[in-house]
Amino acid sequence: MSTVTKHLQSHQRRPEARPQELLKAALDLFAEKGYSATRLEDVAIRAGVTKGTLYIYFENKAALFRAVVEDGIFPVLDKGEDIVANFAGGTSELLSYMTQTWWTLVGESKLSGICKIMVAEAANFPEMAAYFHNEVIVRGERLARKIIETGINTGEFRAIDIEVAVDSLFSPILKLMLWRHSFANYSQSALEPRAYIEKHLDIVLNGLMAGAKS
Amino acid sequence: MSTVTKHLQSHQRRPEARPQELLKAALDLFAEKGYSATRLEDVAIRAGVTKGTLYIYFENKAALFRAVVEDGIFPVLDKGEDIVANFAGGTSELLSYMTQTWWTLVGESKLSGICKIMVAEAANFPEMAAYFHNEVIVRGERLARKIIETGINTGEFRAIDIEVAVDSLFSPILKLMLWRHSFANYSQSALEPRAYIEKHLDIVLNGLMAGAKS
Amino acid sequence: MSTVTKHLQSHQRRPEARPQELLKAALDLFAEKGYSATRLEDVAIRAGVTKGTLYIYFENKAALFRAVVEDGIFPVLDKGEDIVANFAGGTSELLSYMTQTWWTLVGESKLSGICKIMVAEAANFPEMAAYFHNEVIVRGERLARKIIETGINTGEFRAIDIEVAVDSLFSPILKLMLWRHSFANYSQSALEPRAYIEKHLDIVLNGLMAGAKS
Amino acid sequence: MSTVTKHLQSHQRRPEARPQELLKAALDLFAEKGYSATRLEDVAIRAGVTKGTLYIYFENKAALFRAVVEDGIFPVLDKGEDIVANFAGGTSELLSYMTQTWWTLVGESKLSGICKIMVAEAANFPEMAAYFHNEVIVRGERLARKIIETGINTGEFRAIDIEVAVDSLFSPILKLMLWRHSFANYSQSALEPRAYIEKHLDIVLNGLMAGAKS
DNA sequence: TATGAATGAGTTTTCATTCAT
DNA sequence: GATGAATGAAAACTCATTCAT
Repeated sequence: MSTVTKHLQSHQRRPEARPQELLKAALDLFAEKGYSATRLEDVAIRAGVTKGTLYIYFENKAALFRAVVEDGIFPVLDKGEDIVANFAGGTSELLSYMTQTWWTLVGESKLSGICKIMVAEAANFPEMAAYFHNEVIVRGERLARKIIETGINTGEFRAIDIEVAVDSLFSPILKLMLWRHSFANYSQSALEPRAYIEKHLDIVLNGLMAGAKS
Repeated sequence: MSTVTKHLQSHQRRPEARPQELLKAALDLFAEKGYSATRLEDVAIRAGVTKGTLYIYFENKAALFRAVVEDGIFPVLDKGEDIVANFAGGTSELLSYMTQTWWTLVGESKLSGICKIMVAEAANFPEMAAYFHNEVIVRGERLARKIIETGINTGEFRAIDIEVAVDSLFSPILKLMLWRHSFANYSQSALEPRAYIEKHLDIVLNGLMAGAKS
Repeated sequence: MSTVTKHLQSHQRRPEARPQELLKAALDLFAEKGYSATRLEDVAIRAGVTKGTLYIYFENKAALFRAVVEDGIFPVLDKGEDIVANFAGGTSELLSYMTQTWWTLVGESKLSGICKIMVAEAANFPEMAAYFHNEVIVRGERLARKIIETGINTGEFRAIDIEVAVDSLFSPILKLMLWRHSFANYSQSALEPRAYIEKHLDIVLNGLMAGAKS
Repeated sequence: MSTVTKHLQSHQRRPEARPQELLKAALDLFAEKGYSATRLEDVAIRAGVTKGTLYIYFENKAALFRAVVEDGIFPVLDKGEDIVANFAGGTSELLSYMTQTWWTLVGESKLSGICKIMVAEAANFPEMAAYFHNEVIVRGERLARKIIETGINTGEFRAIDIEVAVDSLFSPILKLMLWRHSFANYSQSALEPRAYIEKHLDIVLNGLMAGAKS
């Protein structure tokens, strides 16, 4: 960039958008490199500002990290609750809908990156890990449990262990999410995620069905 | 000091023992804190030596990291190959045996920590990620595929997508491993791992069985 | 906007008032925290403006500092000269009047803070230190010397060393001033300053008196 | 310094002396420039090491500052107590001895610098200020009070206010100490400190004497 | 005039790495 | 082989200063 262009761009005002740009840049880098390996200067550069600007909006690196996680979590939580509350239909359909929606809202979105961050940094940020666990994981599990319980009560499913069933259903999607931010470049699946999920459900739902030999 | 005098000294350690202590200490910390957040001084302290000693055995931090991963991987890989080669029995039994063995050899062992490290640091160590992916993940998947293919060929299983079936079966165990090093303190399961795996297999194997309504 | 329209606006401030508010805020903070530890942002906030505004009135931080010192010094110097010029009465009375007035004008006022600043920052601002020394300290000492000389000439005082006598007389008041801005919270005197000064003079003037055994 | 010499000097071991060298360098700079304006790099350079070395011995800048003050205070406090405990003689002689000793132990020593630091930085380091006040100032005053009380009890002195008398006696020496680190270059006295103190005592002790007209 | 967003040079702090002993 | 004192480059963080509005 020439000195001239640079001069014309400095001291520009774009107040409202700034924090979001910074959070986006930070999320990208935290998800890719992890917390420690992410340099604030790189975050700033990616957001098109300088280091100092970061400190206008966030007290320090940890605060930026916290903001990234919270900013990513809340919208998803809100949407998530909405969906489950307003659903009508059979249990299998609901689970299919749930998993696909999860992929859309979480897997494909910011939250997959945040999920990887949290797995990687849980031990370094215990309070955040606890928060994330309680507000995201537990809440998500609660939703899934409820659906499966309904399925059992209606006789659609056998009397399986609900905790396990939740993981049987959702762990592969979790894996998909983590892989996106780790081994994605080395392992390309023949399937795109939505088809993968559909086929996975076909397997597990069959296993859950009543009449299956226990 | 001559080699002779030195030999006469008491309290001598076998030099080969040292790297193992260092590797163990390094694995613990890498798995807990991640690569960047792990300070070599802490590794040294945990191993009961000083920072300088680390550099006698490992060229630098990255080399230590590599050594930790390789040191953890190879024995497990070797055992894994052994098991599959020498197995006799039905497909379901084999899968049950495989998963339980995986938990014993990998989940409960060092390798669960290494697995978390690799997910967290894949982007920072591309060659290692590629290496880990090809040598561990792909090799493991190959084993699993073979078993499932056999099940399909013998008519024990339906004709499901093998790639997906592998993940349906193994992802919850992956989750268990990652959780041990992240959210373990916040989420205690009602089940201990081996029972969890058994119940999970009960669900998924049922889903894989021939005669299940597709 | 034309000058006319601007004039019609309400809530208008006299621009000359602004620097005084800024100087006051700056003095408070400089006296409390010292030069380096005082952030211009804090000065601005205390004055109810923003950082940018400071630069409308002062070229930079050092200029603000200089302005603070000069703004505090000159009025006091002027008054000081006045008093001495127009005084009539005995030497002891004059000294009593001088010290009490000093306390009122300097000790209780802004200038006590400036005095602490100058002691603290003299080495960092050599020209200002020299300036302060010559314009304030030396000028003050000159006044004091003159009074004491008079006392000696009239036979009221013994022939003591004038330089020392000045310090014997004024140092405790200097201490009082510095303490106000340093250890005041930890050391409360049983006496309020004016009584303290009176008692101090009682001691030292007695020591200066002719007829005292040398 | 040539690359060669530099190379020969690096990684040299001088363990025990190091912290004291650092403290000395730090005291010099803190006393001269104040806390904030002192750059750790300059401290390191003056001590002949690099920045990093400072952090081997002191956790951070504030810890170094604290260490400087404590390191300077304790020896003086110890000696001070000693002297007063073991003194025999008339009150005036004792005061003369005390003040001269104070100058030797404190005024000419590190503690004069520390005294200036504390006056300048009291507001920024409240706990240290409180500590310094209680351990140094109060303890010193207590000694002085005792001597003066004795003088009053023996009839050597008039019944003056003891608190004030302490300051009448010691403030000029305090001034001398502060001036050494602030205006010393601009104000050279005709007297060297010891003579100055002697003459000052001549004035004030006379004022304290019994028989002085109150 | 006044604002406040942004800068960037400067400081503190960290820590992998070196090397004389 | 082992130590630990020291380094120095790199990262976090601060804040005086600028400037478009």
